[in-house]
Amino acid sequence: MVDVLSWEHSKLTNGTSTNPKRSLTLRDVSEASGVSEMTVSRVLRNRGDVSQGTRKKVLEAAKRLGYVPNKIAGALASKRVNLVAVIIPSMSNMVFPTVMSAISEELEETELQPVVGLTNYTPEQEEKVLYEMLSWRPSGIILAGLEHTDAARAMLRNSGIPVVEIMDVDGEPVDTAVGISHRRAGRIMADAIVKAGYKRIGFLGTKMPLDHRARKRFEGFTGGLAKAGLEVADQEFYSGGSALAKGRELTQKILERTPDIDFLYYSNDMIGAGGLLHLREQGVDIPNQIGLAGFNGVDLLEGLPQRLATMDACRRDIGRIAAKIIAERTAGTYESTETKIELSPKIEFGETLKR
Amino acid sequence: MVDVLSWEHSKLTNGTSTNPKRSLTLRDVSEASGVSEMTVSRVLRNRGDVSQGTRKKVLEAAKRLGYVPNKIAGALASKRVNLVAVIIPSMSNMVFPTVMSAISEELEETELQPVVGLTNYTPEQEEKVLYEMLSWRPSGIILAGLEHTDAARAMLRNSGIPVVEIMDVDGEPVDTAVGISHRRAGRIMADAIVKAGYKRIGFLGTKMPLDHRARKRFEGFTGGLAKAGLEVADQEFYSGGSALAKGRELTQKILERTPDIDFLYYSNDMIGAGGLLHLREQGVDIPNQIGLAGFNGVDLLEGLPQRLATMDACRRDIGRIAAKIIAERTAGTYESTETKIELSPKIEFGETLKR
DNA sequence: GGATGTTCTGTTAACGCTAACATACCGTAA
DNA sequence: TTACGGTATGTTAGCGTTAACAGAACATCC
Repeated sequence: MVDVLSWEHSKLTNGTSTNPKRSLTLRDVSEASGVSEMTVSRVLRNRGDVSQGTRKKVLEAAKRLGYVPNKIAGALASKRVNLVAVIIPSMSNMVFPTVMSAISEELEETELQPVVGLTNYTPEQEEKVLYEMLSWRPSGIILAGLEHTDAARAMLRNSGIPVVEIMDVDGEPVDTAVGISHRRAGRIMADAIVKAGYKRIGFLGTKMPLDHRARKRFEGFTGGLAKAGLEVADQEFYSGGSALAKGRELTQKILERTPDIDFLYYSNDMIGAGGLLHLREQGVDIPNQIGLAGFNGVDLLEGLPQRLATMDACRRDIGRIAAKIIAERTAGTYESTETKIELSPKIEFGETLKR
Repeated sequence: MVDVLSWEHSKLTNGTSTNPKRSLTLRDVSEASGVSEMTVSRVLRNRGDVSQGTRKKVLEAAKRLGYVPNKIAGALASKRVNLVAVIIPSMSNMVFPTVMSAISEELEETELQPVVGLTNYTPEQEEKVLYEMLSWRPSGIILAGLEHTDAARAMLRNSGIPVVEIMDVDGEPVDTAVGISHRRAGRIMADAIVKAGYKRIGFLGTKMPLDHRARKRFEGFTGGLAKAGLEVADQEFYSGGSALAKGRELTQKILERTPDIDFLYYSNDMIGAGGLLHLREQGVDIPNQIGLAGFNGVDLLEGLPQRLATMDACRRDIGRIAAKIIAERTAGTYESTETKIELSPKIEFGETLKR
């Protein structure tokens, strides 16, 4: 029984009774099992030769005491840290959690463990988080985007560990980049829209000067239209709130202002889905009267009344490959000298973009 | 210029030229600035008195060299680790990323930093991840749910650090719990449905024997119905895939089998939204012919054609409060002796549940 | 003038573990 | 018998930092 009030000061005993304050060390296990600390360490890490008998004794003692190794000390002594820093802008739309999941899964088969840091899309925060993470001396770094402050780039270069920049390949990576070309993605979508015969094209996106990937997509998009002698007829931006609701709102607004629009390109699937729902309620004939397309390939789209045209950003592949590169370089089994791995986002026409 | 091929072996110089292999230590900065390591340490941590002149010299040298402190060594020496372990089942629906965001934000004002581990809803994986995390000697632990293996509970108790179990309060916390009562949530929803006059009630959920919160909601729900002499008319379960699409599928299936159903309770908003879209397409009059309700209060619902009835799970509040408890207990400013903090999920009738 | 701070800097000894080397013990070969 | 190789254990010396204490230099007060 534990006296609840004194919880802060008195730990529970763990099998045998132990000193309340101090946490267990190798020494405790070594004393309990009658062998040296080194032997205990060897047993617990499965390293070197230890006889069956000793191994059993040690494991038993460790378990009985409830010993948990101290990786801080271990890492300091061995100069090996099985952590991979993952630095991403946010968790608030599914894109980064998806990438994270893929990284987690890929690393699961290794000793490595991901640790996340969030930047909120600001370079300053990114620099700060990076510094923080590097101070834990991780085995590798995965971070979103190719745009960083000079200081951040310097830190990355000096870190001496594998660095993988993900999501984007339009630029110069510090070390290795894995992603898609957002410029190309924008261009491909523009081409498809032009080819389908749409002429009055609107763009709806987020008000994020620092979302470089969205910006590059937009640049590629306008570039693609320009090749066909077209330009964006109108545009609207939003920030914050429920993306689905914002999609409705923006769509209504842009069509009120520019009623002859015949295509809407959304910077993400969520607002695209909002627009889709809104237009269908208005009785608009999609894709004949107005065509629609989003970006990302979120699996939410599968359940929509009409499948929104989109472009898969290869998020899972990106996560998987990035993690794999870190894992292999850490293990010393990495072969390639490629510094840019460009995946090809494939356009999905769905049912909202004429072919 | 860097020779790309020899990248692995030759690090960039950092301002002055440095030894390629070894990473910088306090000693390097101390030598570069002509003071002792201790003084450098003091400057870099803003601790103790250091004269203006020395401070400037040191900061300059540190910056010039590109020194990044080694927290591994720092943590070992000071026995303080500014990490908070957060252990959650998954990142693949928005609920846990949301909680994570809230935790991150709350901790941003402190020295503490969250580190995530994923359990995939299995107790074994949870135990493993917990062990892994504890070996970094974090300042606190936040983990989802009250159900853990015996070993995990023992580790938590023995850890000697603040432990906050989140999301659920139906059970006995190891230390402190912050969440809602899912049993109560299920009951409240049942009451509202009964009160609205629905009689033939179906349940649609996930096939997850280990999602204890979903199970408790279901128990509370059937209990609530029982009080009114009702029971669940039919049920369907799914696993994997796009929740929105699954919601459609399940809804269709259950109605084919049990056509006289007049209410559908979904275990989450996503499948609820799928059901909603499906039924509207079928021309079903919601909420008169069939009523609907989900669970979670995701902000996606705002953009739906009809606002789905739901119950807010207080995810952001839970994250915020949990983080705050850890932060205050770490700082020693925590007062309360409460071991269960129960938040009240509020029912939102939306437009799919008669009042 | 000596005692008593105050402000600044340095020295020493951990922190808990692991790499590297040293040693002990066994069996087997020459 | 000595030598040798393998297996099983122990010993020593860090890893890079910080806590705790110890000075040094200078001003302040009676």
